Amino acid sequence: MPELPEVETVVRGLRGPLVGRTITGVSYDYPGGLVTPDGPIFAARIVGQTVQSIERRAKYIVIRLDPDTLIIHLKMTGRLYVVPNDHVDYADRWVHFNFQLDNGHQLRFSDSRKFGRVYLVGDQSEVTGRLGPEPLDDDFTLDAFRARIQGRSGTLKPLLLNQFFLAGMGNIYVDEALFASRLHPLRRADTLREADIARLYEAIRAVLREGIRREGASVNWYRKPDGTKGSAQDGLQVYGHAGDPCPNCGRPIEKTVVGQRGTHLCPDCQQ
DNA sequence: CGGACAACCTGGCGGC
DNA sequence: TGCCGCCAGGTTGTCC
Repeated sequence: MPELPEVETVVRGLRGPLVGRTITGVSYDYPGGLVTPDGPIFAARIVGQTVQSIERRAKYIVIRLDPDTLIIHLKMTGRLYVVPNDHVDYADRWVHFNFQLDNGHQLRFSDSRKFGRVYLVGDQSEVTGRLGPEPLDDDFTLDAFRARIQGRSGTLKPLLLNQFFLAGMGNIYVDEALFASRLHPLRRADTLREADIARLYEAIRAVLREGIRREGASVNWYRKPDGTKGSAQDGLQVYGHAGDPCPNCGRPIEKTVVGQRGTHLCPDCQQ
C-alpha cells in the first residue's frame, strides 16, 4: 500500500517532530525486522545520534543521523508516528520498534504483518544504491524516460513495478497510470510508439503528484503520521473499482491478474 | 533479460 | 456465532 505518495506524506509529517531530536534508546520485539546491523550492536550504535534530516528514496524513509543513517521500509502495513511517551494509540498493538527521543516522545514503528524492515547503515547506498530514477525528479525528463524504456521488451505492468527500472510505483499507481495513458498492462514495452511513451510519462507523473496532493491513498492500512487517512483513494479511477463503470467509456472495469498482482483496467479503453 | 513462483506475515472478509 | 480458507501486496531469491 505505501507507495511513493504515501511514503512522501509520511516523510513530510515526520520532519517537524523528528528533526533535531536525539535518540536516547531503542527497543524492539521482532528481530527479523532488523536487517542490519546485528542486534547486539544496533542499540549501542544508534543511541546518542541526532536526526539531521529526513528524505524519501523510492519507498524508503531515509532518516539521516550523525554519523549513521536509519532507513525504514513500511512494506504493506507499516506505520510510523511520533507521540508522547504515555500516549496510547490504536496501532500500538503492532509496534515492533520503539525509538525513545530526548523530549519525552517516541517514534513508533507499527507493522501488523511484520514485512517492514529497518536498516542502520553508514552509507545509504548500501540500501538504495541500485534503485531506478525518481519519477518526480527534475532530471527525470521525457527524454530520460524514453531512453530508459527503449530496449526493454517486458510487459508494462511488471516493468513499472520494477524498482530498478523506476523507483516508487506500486500496484495502485501503476494501474492508475496505465489507465490514464490508455495502455494495457500486458502491452509490451517494445511496441510503444512515441506518443504512447509521452502519454505514459505524463500519466506516471500526474498520478503520483495527485497522490501526494491528496496525502496518499488509505485503501486499508495506510495512515499518515498523525493517524488520519489520506484522500487519494477518493480520486482513483480504476483501482478498487472492479465492476464499476469506466469513467471514460462507461463499460465495466475489470479485475484480472498480471504478474501475480491484482490488476484493474478498462479492456476497451486500454490497448 | 524476462517471467513464474515461493517465501515472508497476519488482519479482514466471504462462505458456510 | 464461529470456523475455515483465501486474499492482500513490496521485495527478494530461486529457477527456467
